Amino acid sequence: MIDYKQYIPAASYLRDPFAFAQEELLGAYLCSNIGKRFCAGKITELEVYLGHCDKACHAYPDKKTKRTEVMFRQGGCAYVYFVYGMYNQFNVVVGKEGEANAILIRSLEPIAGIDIMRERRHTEKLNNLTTGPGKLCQALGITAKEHNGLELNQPPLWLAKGEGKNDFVSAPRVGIDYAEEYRDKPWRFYLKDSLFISKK
DNA sequence: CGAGCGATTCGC
DNA sequence: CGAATCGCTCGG
Repeated sequence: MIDYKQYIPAASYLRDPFAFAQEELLGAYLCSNIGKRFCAGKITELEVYLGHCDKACHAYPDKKTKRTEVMFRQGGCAYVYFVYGMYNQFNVVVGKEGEANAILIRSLEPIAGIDIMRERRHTEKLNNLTTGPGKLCQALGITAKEHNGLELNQPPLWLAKGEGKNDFVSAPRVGIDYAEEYRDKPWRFYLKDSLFISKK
């Protein structure tokens, strides 16, 4: 049985973003209890963004605006934003206060509350519920308006520890053609052999 | 089943 | 005015 109350400890969010993403966040559980309905998914795919140097990051070059403000907080809270007029994207803020780093969660394997996910997504197919950053927010009920800036160590939105380290693959990030020399950095990581990946 | 395209709102 | 996307349509 998975213990969804085994929160990822606060100190983990202050580790090197790549080590944290690869060793702890891949395979961890993203959980929501929104509208009195519990859902959880195993994190299978994510991307690292660094505010000080990375042209693909909203906060580059360490630019604090109303939108990017939560990325500058101490690691352990959610950065949720709205794109394309219709979709929300969920990120985990990492690093010390003042560092604007975020990890975009791109894909999950549905674990709990699967019928709720089906209802929210208006589809039956298991592999179309949470395989994409916009899809997983819809499936878990996450919105920028309600959940941006929340601490991830309590309901309604939290992260629970996975079972340990996993084999993963590195790849270029998706949808950031404008990011010049940072466009091709292999900062997307996904679980090797997982069927729940947004793009192979 | 893969490529192409339109949808639609907010931040800058 | 363009975006860290998605789902539908169309052609092969």
